[in-house]
Amino acid sequence: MTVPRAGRPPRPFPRERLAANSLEAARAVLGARLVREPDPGVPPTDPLGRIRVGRIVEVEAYVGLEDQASHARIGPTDRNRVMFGPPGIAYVYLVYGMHHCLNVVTEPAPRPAALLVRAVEPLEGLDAMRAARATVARRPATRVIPGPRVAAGPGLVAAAFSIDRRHTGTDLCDPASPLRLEPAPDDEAVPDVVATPRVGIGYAGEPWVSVPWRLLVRGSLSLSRAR
DNA sequence: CAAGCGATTGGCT
DNA sequence: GCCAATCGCTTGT
Repeated sequence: MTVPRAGRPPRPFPRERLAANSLEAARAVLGARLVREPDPGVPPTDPLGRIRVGRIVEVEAYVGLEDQASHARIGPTDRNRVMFGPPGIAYVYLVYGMHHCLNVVTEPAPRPAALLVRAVEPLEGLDAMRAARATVARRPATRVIPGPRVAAGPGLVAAAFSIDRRHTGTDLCDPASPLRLEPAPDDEAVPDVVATPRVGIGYAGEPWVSVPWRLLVRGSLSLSRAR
């Protein structure tokens, strides 16, 4: 039996906010919490036995069959199929043979759309995030990772939260899921959002390379590195 | 079955 | 700023 965190029992993230237009969904997800429960059997003495919680500060929207930057542009395949399904489901893929990327499916099925979670600000379980990054690092860490930078990029989010393709299909709106979203506390200020073009999609051509579908929280210290 | 390539990262020049 | 690392997915033979 899992003991709820003191003062903060799980609250479900409302699926209807994700069923909306993906750019509205992106604004709803910015500021929300990404929560990762420990894997079963990991002792509480292990850093990875602690819950990990972060605040989402950067996302990108990939919207519709017509979006030439989206994995869905070629139609449904074994890899991208969940993008065509209901909102609130995780889509995790491997890029460059080594980095996993977490997406939140948006818009009603069968319209394919998702938000790539590009950066998260650590709130709880920073030691677990550092330990998780160390387990997937190619080389031994040469420096201590500054707290705010532990999940400051899409591949780093997946590494810090121990996310891989097996999480594809996880319902992120279910408070019982080991990987899930939770709303920001009601008394937290709505973030100041900045919109820019998406990163790393030069192959897509216009207008897709230029549409301002990368949304970020202004001033966060945990944003992905400029490219 | 073979080959080209990517919604990235970090170390080195 | 440049570039290697590394492998699953997609497409073409």
